[in-house]
Amino acid sequence: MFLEKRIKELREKKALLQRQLAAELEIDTPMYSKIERGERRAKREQVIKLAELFQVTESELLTLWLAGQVYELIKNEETAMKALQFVEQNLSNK
Amino acid sequence: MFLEKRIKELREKKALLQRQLAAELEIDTPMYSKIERGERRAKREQVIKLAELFQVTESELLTLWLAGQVYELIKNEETAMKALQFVEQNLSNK
DNA sequence: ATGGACTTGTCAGATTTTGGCTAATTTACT
DNA sequence: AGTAAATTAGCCAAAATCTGACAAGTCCAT
Repeated sequence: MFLEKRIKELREKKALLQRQLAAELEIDTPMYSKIERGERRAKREQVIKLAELFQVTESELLTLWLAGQVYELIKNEETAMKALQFVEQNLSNK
Repeated sequence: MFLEKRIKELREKKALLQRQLAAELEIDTPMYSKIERGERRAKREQVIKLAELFQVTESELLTLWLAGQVYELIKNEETAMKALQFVEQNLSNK
């Protein structure tokens, strides 16, 4: 979704193979492929490792990773926007 | 969290017992108690039923219900706020 | 048609969620 | 204080979901 798009972009820009990244993450290539296509969710640890490998900030990738999960959760809900705003509101007063 | 607080408030305002609401939702009382304390998550269907029983809008309770889930997901993340804003952004252009 | 990169499908084991029961605790009343 | 109702705590097993891994598939370039 969000992370997927970004890591594919980064991988291509750096001309790396899925096989290579898979090795770094200590998973097999099919698994990496699935992560890149959003068929499987990356683990937090893996996202951090990817940020390191791609030399971008953890924050950037973790944001996209989290955003994807949030999106997944709310995407079919009428009240999605309201709920987001509610949480945001609630988060700032904390 | 959010829903829990609201349904407890509503239940007390209407002077209903957990036992009675549990019966309406066709679950046992301990289960209702857990939902009210956020120890168990209500199902979407149950939230809708509760809105009906309390005579408030579905939208209100579903928003709180969803917000609770989102909050649960992001609460320990540094990038929580950024992720929320990202999703929100992304949702409005859709 | 061969080889490398990537994708698809499947599967069992592990983990999490769920529903419901019993028992403990708290509350309200007399 | 006694007790009955209301609420909560703790367990457990069945169901559902997630995970990692493998085998086989497609696609493309040589």
